[in-house]
Amino acid sequence: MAANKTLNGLEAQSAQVRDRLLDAAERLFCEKGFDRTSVRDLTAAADCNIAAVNYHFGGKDNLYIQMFHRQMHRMMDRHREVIARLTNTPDVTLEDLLRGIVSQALNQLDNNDPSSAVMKLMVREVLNQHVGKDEILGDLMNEFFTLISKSLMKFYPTLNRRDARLLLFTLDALVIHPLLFFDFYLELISDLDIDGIIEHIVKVAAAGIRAYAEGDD
Amino acid sequence: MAANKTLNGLEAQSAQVRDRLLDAAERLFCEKGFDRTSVRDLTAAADCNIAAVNYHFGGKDNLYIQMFHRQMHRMMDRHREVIARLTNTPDVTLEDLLRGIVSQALNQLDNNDPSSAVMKLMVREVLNQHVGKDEILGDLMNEFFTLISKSLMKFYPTLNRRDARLLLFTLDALVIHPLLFFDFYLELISDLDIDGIIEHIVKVAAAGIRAYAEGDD
DNA sequence: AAAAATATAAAACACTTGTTTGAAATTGTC
DNA sequence: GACAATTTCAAACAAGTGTTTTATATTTTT
Repeated sequence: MAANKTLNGLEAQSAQVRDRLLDAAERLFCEKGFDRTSVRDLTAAADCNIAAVNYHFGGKDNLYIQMFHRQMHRMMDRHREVIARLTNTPDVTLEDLLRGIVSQALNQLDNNDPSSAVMKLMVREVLNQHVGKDEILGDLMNEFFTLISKSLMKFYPTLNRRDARLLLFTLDALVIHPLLFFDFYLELISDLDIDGIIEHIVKVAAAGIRAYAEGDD
Repeated sequence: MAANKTLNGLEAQSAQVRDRLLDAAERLFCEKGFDRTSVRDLTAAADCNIAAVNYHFGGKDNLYIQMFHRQMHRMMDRHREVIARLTNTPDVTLEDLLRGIVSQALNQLDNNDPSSAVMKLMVREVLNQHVGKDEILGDLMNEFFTLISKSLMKFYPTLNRRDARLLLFTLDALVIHPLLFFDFYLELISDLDIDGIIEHIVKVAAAGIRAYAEGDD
């Protein structure tokens, strides 16, 4: 912790163990889930003593939560940047905006990429409810939603709040679904690549949004 | 298990215990997940001995799978009926077809309804991969997909296979999302009812489908 | 009614779990 | 270099797990 202070040897050593445990946590929890990953598995993978999880994190649960927090902040930083860039670009189309958001969420949709695996696990965990969703998502989810909501309102100011929120959920659905079920996609559409999915989502989402925006006024 | 033969007293008694265990499984597994539900919890809820799970089902895993199979067949029967009815109705619109499918999947979207809870658990389980997805879904999933695919092709015969399948995944995404995250919907849109979601999905899905069908020819 | 088959019961089994303990080792400070 | 603080370590702990066992009860068949 000791935010931004120069670490001495002991603190650096501790930080290394913590990072190794967080990395092991990402790998093992994603692979086998929380309950089927033992503290012994984790400490063996991180090459440290069994007691290290409790010493450094205060328990298995907390290591789990910390792992999500680290990932959540990584993801939000990327998304904030993308949206800020796009909303400040002149003459950007609805498709451009959607493509930016969607591709940012899906371009690491590679099973080898831990980032996408952790995102998938995060969804699983919200569903499993072993950990309270607020404990995982915090306020970042709301921030994310209002961020996109505002940039959407710029295009169609006549859109009412209710419809805008429904469309946000729809966009979320379109993005999360391939994130979760990419294997099924590949099974049915063997020559499918990620860009193909992204363009499809952009197309459908844009059509859906316009169905509201142009049907109302 | 003695298919359609008249059961004697012993067999009927066994069937009762099995049903009680399956009911308890639906309730407890949905509530706490597989790993956090013990055989002792199950047998206590079903009011039978601990050994009953192993005696009647051969283990906890198999009880879990049997529970899914029961639910899967219930669901497929309903869906087959709805689709058959709609495809045989003359002058049915695309919206009518979509509404039928979507509302059939979502109309029991009530947390008290065990049917919707089991469906939700089924998705969770496919993600968690404790049990192989084929073990849960079997061939019913493919049957379901081709069923809808064909009825969709009737409307837009120019639609190529690839696009049709992408649109099927999209429809799946739009339906599953509220099934999984209904609580989030209510949190953001407090006056939301199920029919409102259904109509929204129909609107977006229809727009997405037409974006393909009418853009191609 | 006797024998065979089936179902229930309580206890024991073998094993894994997360966490704690107390000592040993390492590192920082004076 | 001595004392204090921090980290690592192996062992032990207490609780919970799914399953098996063995005996008892119940029902069906002969």
